[in-house]
Amino acid sequence: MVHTPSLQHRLPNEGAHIHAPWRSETAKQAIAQSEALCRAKGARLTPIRRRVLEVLLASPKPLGAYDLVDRLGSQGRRMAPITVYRALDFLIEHGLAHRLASRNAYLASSDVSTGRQTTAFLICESCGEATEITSPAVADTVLKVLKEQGYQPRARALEITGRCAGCQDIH
Amino acid sequence: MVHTPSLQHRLPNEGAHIHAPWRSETAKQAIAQSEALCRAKGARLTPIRRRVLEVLLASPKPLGAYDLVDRLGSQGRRMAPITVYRALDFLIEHGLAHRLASRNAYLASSDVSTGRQTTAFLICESCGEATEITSPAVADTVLKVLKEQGYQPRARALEITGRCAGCQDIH
DNA sequence: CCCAAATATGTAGTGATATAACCTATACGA
DNA sequence: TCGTATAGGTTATATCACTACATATTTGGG
Ligand SMILES: [Zn+2]
Ligand SMILES: [Zn+2]
Ligand SMILES: [Zn+2]
Ligand SMILES: [Zn+2]
Repeated sequence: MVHTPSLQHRLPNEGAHIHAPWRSETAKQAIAQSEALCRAKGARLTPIRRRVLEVLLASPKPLGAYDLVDRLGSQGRRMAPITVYRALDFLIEHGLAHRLASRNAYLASSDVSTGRQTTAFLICESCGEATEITSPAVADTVLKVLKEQGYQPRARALEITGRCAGCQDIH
Repeated sequence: MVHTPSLQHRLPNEGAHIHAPWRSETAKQAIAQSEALCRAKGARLTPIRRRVLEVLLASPKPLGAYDLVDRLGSQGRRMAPITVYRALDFLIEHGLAHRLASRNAYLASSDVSTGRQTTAFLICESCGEATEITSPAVADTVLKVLKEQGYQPRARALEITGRCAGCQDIH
């Protein structure tokens, strides 16, 4: 059992190395879209919720709830975990963010407009980067399998693990 | 936020209702297979590990680590969580059990012989029952998507959520 | 505008899940 | 049998998520 990967969550940014650059314009656009969507639905994107979303959007990797707590404190004031969880609850409910169960981590939706359809996440088990994709092939296959087994499908996120291009050979 | 499903783990057997019966012969067979497989690999299926596997096999639903702790105590003696986690670690590493990240729960492999290939679990979000399937269609699709995105595939378990046949309409 | 209801946040404590660190016991091979 | 590797015991702790209740803010009706 020399190299058994641990069962539990690994913080996404311990010894982090990033392969993809990050653009802030994308984040601004996403915020604007999110605001529009919330207005349309009568949902309240309050300052706290908005800030949580901004921090998620500003991160190239999924963040743990307590990572968010750390990043959201202002002038020595630490935000209570429950506050972050409540904001995440809201964001997830409205399709603005997702939870990665396999990592106990959260990330912003890459495309708000798709709403709560079946999406998939490719998660690099080396660097923790997550790519959200909406693949009809995956959705169809999953739907077929569910139907075959008599399961009624519920729109959910699929987590697929692999090793991203940047992490190949190198590690 | 009236009916937001909680983010955290729900014990798999709280208010449990079971739709499928359970047969103990299958469990005995699985134990025999597991023993054979461990002998062949030089892995040691010790009494503790074997008991954990037996308890998993005896459960129609995935069990939390602390459920296992509760079920494994004998004559007032409570097994330490770490002991259970170590046993689970072993079982998972050798393909005898799986972890369902979306539920923080563990279950025995339905077919030991398939080893650590890409399998999928259909998880009922109502009753918690999990069905392990090995669908070439799913495996192929996942592989293709990974390749498209430059990901190197790593054999892992896919967790697909839905509502099982028994739970339809009823709830 | 004022008030009542609904919604959102603050605060404190706790529950639930998983592991670290260190030590002892047992199994295995030479 | 002896040395090493592996497994398990014990204690404490890290990590993740939520309950319960009080307070503040928003919102819509009168
Ligand atoms: Zn990577
Ligand atoms: Zn890398
Ligand atoms: Zn069900
Ligand atoms: Zn049911």
